[in-house]
Amino acid sequence: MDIQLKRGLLDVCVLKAIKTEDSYGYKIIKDVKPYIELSESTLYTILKRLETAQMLTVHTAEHGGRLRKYYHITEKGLKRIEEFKEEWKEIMSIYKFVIKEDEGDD
Amino acid sequence: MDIQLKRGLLDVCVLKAIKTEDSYGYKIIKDVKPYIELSESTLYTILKRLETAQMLTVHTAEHGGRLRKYYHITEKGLKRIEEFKEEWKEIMSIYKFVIKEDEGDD
DNA sequence: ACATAATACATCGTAACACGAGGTATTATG
DNA sequence: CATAATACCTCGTGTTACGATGTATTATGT
Repeated sequence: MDIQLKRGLLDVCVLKAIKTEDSYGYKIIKDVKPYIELSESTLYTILKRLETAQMLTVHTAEHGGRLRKYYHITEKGLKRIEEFKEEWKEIMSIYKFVIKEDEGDD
Repeated sequence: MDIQLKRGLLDVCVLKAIKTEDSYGYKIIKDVKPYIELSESTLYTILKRLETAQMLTVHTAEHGGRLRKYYHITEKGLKRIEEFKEEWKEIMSIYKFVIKEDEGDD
């Protein structure tokens, strides 16, 4: 898929992936992969960005003798998803503009 | 609106603006403004990019004693719009993933 | 025991991109 | 003669996605 179209979608996809249950890097990639391609380097960039924006918090926990970094969504993160739903209305109106056929020709 | 979400939409918006009828910079901005905010510097960047990608051609014409650069969509440009329609299906599936409520909790 | 793959994390450099700030020139309005 | 509108263009900057690369552990196969 076009790289540009993915932008803006990636952040909310990651937030969605940790919304119901805390998750960690490797699992997030697996969860969103069926919907959107996402490399590790991109994910960690996004996670860092979302942490800075206080949309998620990080806590380290042991799992099978190995340390994992779990990501937990915050109120701000949940709010971002809600905002996205609002923005979607604008996106849809843009989409309709683009696909609109001008009457009578073509 | 979120800058990231706009990306990928801008190019097709500009293509749509010249699809039915050749247009020029100033008019394109006015035409797409109701749907998506677009500054002059951004538009000219996009027009140059689309020209390089052979999605449009440029021809200069006089209008009221002043020269205007008219942009004309090519086959490739039309094809890009069609591709966008296909990509939209993926975008929709991502959207559904993001807004999907997980059953029973929260 | 050793190689390979999978899991799990992280950083660096690069290219693409949107956009504000700034510039030029003409026509119209007051 | 000043201001606004029309019409074009360029440069620099910050954000971003991602390939390449590196480290370390656990599991699997032979």
